[in-house]
Amino acid sequence: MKLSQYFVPTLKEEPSEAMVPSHKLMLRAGLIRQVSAGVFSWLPLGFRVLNKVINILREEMNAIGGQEFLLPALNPIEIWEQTGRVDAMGDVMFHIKNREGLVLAPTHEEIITYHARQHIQSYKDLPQIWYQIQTKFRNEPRPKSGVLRCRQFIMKDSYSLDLSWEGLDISYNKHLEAYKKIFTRCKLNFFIVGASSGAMGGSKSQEFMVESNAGEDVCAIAPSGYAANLEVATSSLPPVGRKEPSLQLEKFPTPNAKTIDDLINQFGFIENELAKSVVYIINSEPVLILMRGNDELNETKLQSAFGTNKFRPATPEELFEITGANAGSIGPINLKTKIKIVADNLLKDANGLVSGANEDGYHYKNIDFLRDCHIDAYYDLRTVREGEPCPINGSPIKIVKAIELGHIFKLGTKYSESLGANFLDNEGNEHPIIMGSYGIGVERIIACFIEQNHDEKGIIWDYPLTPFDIHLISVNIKTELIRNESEEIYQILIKNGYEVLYDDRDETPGVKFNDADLIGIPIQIIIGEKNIKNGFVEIKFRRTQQRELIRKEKLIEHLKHIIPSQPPNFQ
RNA sequence: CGGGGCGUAGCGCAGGUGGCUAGCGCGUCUGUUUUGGGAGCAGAAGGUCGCAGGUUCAAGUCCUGCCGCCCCGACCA
Repeated sequence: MKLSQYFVPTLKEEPSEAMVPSHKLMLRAGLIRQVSAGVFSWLPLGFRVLNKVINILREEMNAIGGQEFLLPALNPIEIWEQTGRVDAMGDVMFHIKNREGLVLAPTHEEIITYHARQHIQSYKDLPQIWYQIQTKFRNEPRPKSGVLRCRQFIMKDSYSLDLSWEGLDISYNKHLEAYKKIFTRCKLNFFIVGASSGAMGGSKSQEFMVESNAGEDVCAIAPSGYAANLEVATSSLPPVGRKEPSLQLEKFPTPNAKTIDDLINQFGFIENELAKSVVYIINSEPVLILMRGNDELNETKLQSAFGTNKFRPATPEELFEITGANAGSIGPINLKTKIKIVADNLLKDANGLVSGANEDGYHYKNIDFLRDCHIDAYYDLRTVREGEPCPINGSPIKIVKAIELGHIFKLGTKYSESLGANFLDNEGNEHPIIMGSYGIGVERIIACFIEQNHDEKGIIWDYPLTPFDIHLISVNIKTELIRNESEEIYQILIKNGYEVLYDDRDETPGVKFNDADLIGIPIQIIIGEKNIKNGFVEIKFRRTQQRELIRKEKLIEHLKHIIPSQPPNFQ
């Protein structure tokens, strides 16, 4: 491809709206342009990269027996009502305004299950792995960070249909391995974490993560190999436990203590002796939740403990009405109204605790959960913190920000049951199909790669994602010798099967070198007058900025050693 | 949805206490000289100042409403 005729609008200056490196560079290198918040066009150079990623996805999905579909983005709303996901998705789903009964699909479990219901009737039809690479629509409240969070984006989504839970395990593991191969082939540094299934339903789920400050997810990782999304992460911190003897319950004035830190500073308590109380309205019922000291309540854990996402913190007015005190003086004893009380596992059967007296300006000390109040249930509700011992071998946990690249779920029968997708077993009994669902954010692969591979000059591509194999640069196209030699080398490279971006523009060397470094193709071949007169061309490696001179006639042979050949396509 | 910032040429920005013909840098076009790290000179084109309404002799500038974009938070398979 000759750059003089190729639409690659590079930017010398940083676009003001972009904050994260990948977003800035994708705009500057002419890969994408924004059309609206969370909506992007892919320009020719970027689309080449996108297609390289898509090829890898296709090859690896085909390799595990996946069959490629293309499902519609426009969906009848009825099918979403049948699975109860119109409510579950809420505002995230786009609804068509001028045609009744249509929505834009944010994911495709419903459509897949619809087709399975139509045509999967016997155990002989199973298992199946169905996938597609297609555009999803989600009405994100706040798109951000370029293509990392968009209202319209491309997803590789696949769905497994099995006749048994063992079959689901096999399909799930096939995807696990395929995803590892995909991200490894894309040369990403990634890790896998245990994750929450959230509104998807289902049992097990894992996420593929790339550590990045641009990420919106937070993960706990440890040297032992422990890795979990903070939403579900646990540690092996010892519980508070009991002290003997259990001292007498005592109310004491705390007029200037509103927070846990106030109590520590003014009265010399240690953090672990304190029991913090928060009140949530869960399924319209108030619940008092006790946490150790300054531990943070994890709402995802709360969701799984209570099996609902219909909860919210109580308002200050509700708080006073329910407990008889304002925030800062609330506790499990002497509550004005009788409500359910739950506590974090670390406080199980503990004593010697300090908590609010449900009377402004007073606390109790020496609280014994077995003696002084009734705890209805204990759950793991706390958010793990940096440095805590990991559950595998106690090695210290590190908290990192990460970008979610992919997510794999064991769905089970939620969708097959609600849509009636059943099959007959070999004894003629009907069962719901057992499903899994597996997604990869296609654009995120590209953004993550750039997050991990750039410097102050621009992107540093690597094979196989690079938009071209070689960036050929003629230093002065107006010189006849250079023009002729460059054209000849361009043709030779193409004949040898290389994808070449040839900068044949009449620009100064500085412009060409800077654009080449910004675009970031791994190998630049530079044709300059002095070198070519002596029969040499110059090879420059983008990543290291190393240069070497090669005799022109040995160029192709040399390139065979430094450019990896592409693996044969799977069929 | 709450808080903050911004909207002026293709891009990055100034002007903002109302007052000459709305500017600067980059880019673009023409000519010319240049050619190994974002060239020099000379000339030129390019604007409903986000939209609508209002105040005024006069609005890019003041007022009201709306729209859009970015950031923080909330939210989020």
